[in-house]
Amino acid sequence: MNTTPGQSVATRLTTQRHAVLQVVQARPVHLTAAEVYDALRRAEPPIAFATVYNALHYLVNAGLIAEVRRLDGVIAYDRDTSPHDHIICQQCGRLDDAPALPQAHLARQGYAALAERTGYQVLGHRVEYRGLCPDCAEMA
Amino acid sequence: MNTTPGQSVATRLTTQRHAVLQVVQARPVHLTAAEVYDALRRAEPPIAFATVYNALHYLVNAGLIAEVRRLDGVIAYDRDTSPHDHIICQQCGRLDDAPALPQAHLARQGYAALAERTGYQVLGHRVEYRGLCPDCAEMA
DNA sequence: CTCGTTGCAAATCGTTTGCATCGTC
DNA sequence: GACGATGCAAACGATTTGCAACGAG
Repeated sequence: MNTTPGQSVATRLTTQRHAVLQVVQARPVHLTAAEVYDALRRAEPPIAFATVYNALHYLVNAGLIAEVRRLDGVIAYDRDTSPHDHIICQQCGRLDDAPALPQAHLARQGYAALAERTGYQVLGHRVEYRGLCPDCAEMA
Repeated sequence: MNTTPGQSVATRLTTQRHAVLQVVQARPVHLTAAEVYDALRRAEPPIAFATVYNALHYLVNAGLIAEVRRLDGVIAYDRDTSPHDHIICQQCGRLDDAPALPQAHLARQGYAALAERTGYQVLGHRVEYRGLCPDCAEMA
């Protein structure tokens, strides 16, 4: 993450941003900005709320983490930046990564047809599975 | 939408709810709660903000309209309640229905495998295409 | 010295909630 | 009369923004 010469804007992977990155990467779960802040407020030095948001935006932009929106609308952050699907519990909102299925890959074959019918330039797609997580399925 | 006998809670398709439903159904675009409110505030009688939310929740619950979350996190309402995909412009946030593609249907074939690997009870899935709408693609 | 980053607080905006009033059964 | 629906305003919560102080190149 060095400064790119000849580029007008220089952004850096600062101490705080690195700390945020580490928190997101350290856990298999998808953390929200508030959770990242909670994890770092007691750190030394403590991090500011706005800096967490700043850092998260920076990291997303740098391609080091990815955003996922939970069912309740809150943004969570994913350490896995490779294209993959998610599965969400309709009951409790739990969000997990979904292992890549060969079938989902086929949606890509429809890009051309979709572009022709909608006029959009199709660049990607996401698959989001809905269901009941193990805990909620057991209660039902 | 008659009152179901023997049911503890009775909910009704009132005048206001019907008005909200008509607004959502009248337009091909996906309206937000604020846009529905704007369309009905000048109506006779004018509708209250909270009533719009109340009505939208009721209609979603009744299966008469569907929710879609835009990229900016705002909830929009879709008159098409049949399972279908969406395509979103990464530039301007425009959200359109995506005509059903035969390929996307195949994701359903992965439910069993996904359930086995995640422990989830898989009930459904959504495909969301990303790209550039005609207007934004032209500018790029 | 320059410019991006940090930290703090206040503002923003979509959505939810409390409560009194109203209408329908 | 009971209970859900409405209307109004205040509350809420996640995210954004303004601005002064700071720090690296």
